[in-house]
Amino acid sequence: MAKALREPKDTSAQAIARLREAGLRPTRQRVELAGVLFQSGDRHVTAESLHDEVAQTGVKVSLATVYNTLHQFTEAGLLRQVIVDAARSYFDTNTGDHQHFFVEKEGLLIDIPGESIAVAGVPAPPAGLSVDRVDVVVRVRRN
Amino acid sequence: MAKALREPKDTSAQAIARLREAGLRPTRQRVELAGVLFQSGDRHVTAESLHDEVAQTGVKVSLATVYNTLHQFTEAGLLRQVIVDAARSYFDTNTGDHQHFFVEKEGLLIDIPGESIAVAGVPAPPAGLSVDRVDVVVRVRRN
DNA sequence: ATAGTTGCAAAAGTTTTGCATTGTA
DNA sequence: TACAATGCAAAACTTTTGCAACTAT
Repeated sequence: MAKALREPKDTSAQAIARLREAGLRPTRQRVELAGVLFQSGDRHVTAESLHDEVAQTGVKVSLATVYNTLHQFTEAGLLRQVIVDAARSYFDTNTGDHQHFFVEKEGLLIDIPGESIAVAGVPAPPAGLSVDRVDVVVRVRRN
Repeated sequence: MAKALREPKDTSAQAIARLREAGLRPTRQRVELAGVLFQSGDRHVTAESLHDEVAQTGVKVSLATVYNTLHQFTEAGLLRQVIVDAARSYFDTNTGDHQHFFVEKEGLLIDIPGESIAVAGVPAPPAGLSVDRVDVVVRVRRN
């Protein structure tokens, strides 16, 4: 009775479908990581937090694989990488148009719905460059 | 004749004044770093690029001291830290209200004047938090 | 069978730290 | 002289890499 006898089939099935759509082989590790990442609502993880979280479910995935997978998911459009801290990257399961509050001291990232924020007046980039995306980070702190 | 016999006095004097105003002791290393940082127009450096640059002037400053100094300058309001790359921090000599283009592949940061960009609709932060500053990064790439 | 994945450990790179030494005021 | 600042080397971390072993198709 050490392991969960019945993992919710739906979750795995959804994860597998999601991976297939993204053109990624549904390996055990990817299915597990996708399950953890996408079964609950929008969330932000770091490589290490995700690694720890998966470890607690009893599944073993190496940290290197977590990094690889996070980058693969990002390239496939399943995740969005958010860089707000000099020391580590965050990966956001919400790939839609939105921005973030960042509580520096706590390393905490909070979503700001995309509709609420508007950035106006972005000048044309220098010749030869085109805009990829616009990131807004509202740095906040505890009162 | 290995060393410059007459460093521009003005630069040092200005740097010393700037440091005194910021409440920082004008040590040889700080004066040198401030001289390099502030004598030309606005610029962006990383700890390593600044360390290399200073080394080329013949002055020896340890990398650890460069890191310390960059953070001291930032706390004193002389620099602004810009985090756009997962691997390294940039320090901007322009502390005024402005934003950046970032060419990811080249690690290149380009200023966007503050007046041109406007961010509207930033919601009130969650209870207990107050806005420190708003960073906008326009990620661009070569065509 | 084969091409894609994973794990492990080691490497690489940036940033921080501890402590003896030095320098500023 | 006292206290702040520096240098050095080592430590701490995150992230990447190389290669043998494994696995999905």
